[in-house]
Amino acid sequence: MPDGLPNADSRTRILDAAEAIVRARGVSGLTLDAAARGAGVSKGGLLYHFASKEALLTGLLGRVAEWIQQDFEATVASQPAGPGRVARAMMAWAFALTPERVHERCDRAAAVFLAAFHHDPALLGPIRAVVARMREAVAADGLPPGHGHAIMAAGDGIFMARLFGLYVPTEQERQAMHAALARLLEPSPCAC
Amino acid sequence: MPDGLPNADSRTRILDAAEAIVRARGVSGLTLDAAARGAGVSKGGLLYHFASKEALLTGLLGRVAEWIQQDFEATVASQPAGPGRVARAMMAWAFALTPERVHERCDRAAAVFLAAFHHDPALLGPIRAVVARMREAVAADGLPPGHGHAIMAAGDGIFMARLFGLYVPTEQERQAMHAALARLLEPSPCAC
DNA sequence: GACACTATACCGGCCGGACGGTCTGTCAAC
DNA sequence: GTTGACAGACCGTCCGGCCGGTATAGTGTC
Repeated sequence: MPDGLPNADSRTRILDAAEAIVRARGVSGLTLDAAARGAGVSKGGLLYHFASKEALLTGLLGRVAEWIQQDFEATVASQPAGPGRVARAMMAWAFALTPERVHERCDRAAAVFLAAFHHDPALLGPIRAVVARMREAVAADGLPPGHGHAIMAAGDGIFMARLFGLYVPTEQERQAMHAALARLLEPSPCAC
Repeated sequence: MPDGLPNADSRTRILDAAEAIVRARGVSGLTLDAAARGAGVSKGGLLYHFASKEALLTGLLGRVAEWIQQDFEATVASQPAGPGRVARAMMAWAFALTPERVHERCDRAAAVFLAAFHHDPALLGPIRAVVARMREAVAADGLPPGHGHAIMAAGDGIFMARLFGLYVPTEQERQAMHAALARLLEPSPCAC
């Protein structure tokens, strides 16, 4: 998303610019002026498309929520059918082969997330809806109750660690975590 | 922590007031004036103790980090010794019997966390140090590699869900997640 | 014990800058 | 000539931080 092509429609360019700012300079760096400049538009122009900062953030978050939803559904579809499909998709999501892709997704969502939350926690509504759907999907997954949610929580934890830069697991650690969580996909241990 | 007794020392009272504000009105509600008023001190008085807003946030976060560290160590100490002790402590931390206690801890940490991060992500240093220590402890826990980290990540995920109000698991769901994660504490499934 | 001096802890007015949002103006296209 | 899509000057507010003051307690010292 190298700030939208000059001839892309302004609305998209503004959203792109705002997103880039939030990712680069953090929540507090997002001002209307900065977003307008980044989009090659005047402040008046920005306010023509987004009547307030809140509207801008709503737009930003809506886009991200939709994109997360689609990305998630695609990941689920890419998994072989059967019990644990959704849970496996979540693990694939969190432990995809290339960390870059994971990070790209993470960082994009994270920045917008924080910006919206800071302005007004209620703005996270669309995200909450997506999460609720994911939770429903993973609960009706054919796995013993709790297993899917535990896997999802672990994925969320990894996301949060990156969100706040708390730690960066090594590739070995990632694989080990992946293997550990994979145990939750297997049938219950037999009682030998 | 009902805003510090009037005769507590000012520094503590200011920190208490700031923390209360952040929890009640969110990150953006924390201004020097508000914190000063809440502590029954003038703005000048606040700035005497904390030379800048950043200093105030540093103080806030340092206190929380120390408290988390101690709380965590106490939880570990309360677990019977043996392999998986730290991991069990983390589960106890996330699934303690009374949700209220968990929430109290969560919310206090969360609010300060977000406030500091918003001002400057670098301020999370002390928290990162605590997390790093926790990760080391859980890695050297006698569990297969990855298992402890997976449990920790799940705990983090639950924390984040509450932090952003993404979802509130029912008590049943909590117990089911707990049971699922407990499987990671058992020895590997035998190959019958 | 009286006086000068200093340090500590705090007060509160003020300033400067930033930022969200308004408003009027412009200009091409239809 | 009317509308859509901007431009950009401008305003009011808010907030962080500075600064000049002040009351109290302590310290030396004659």
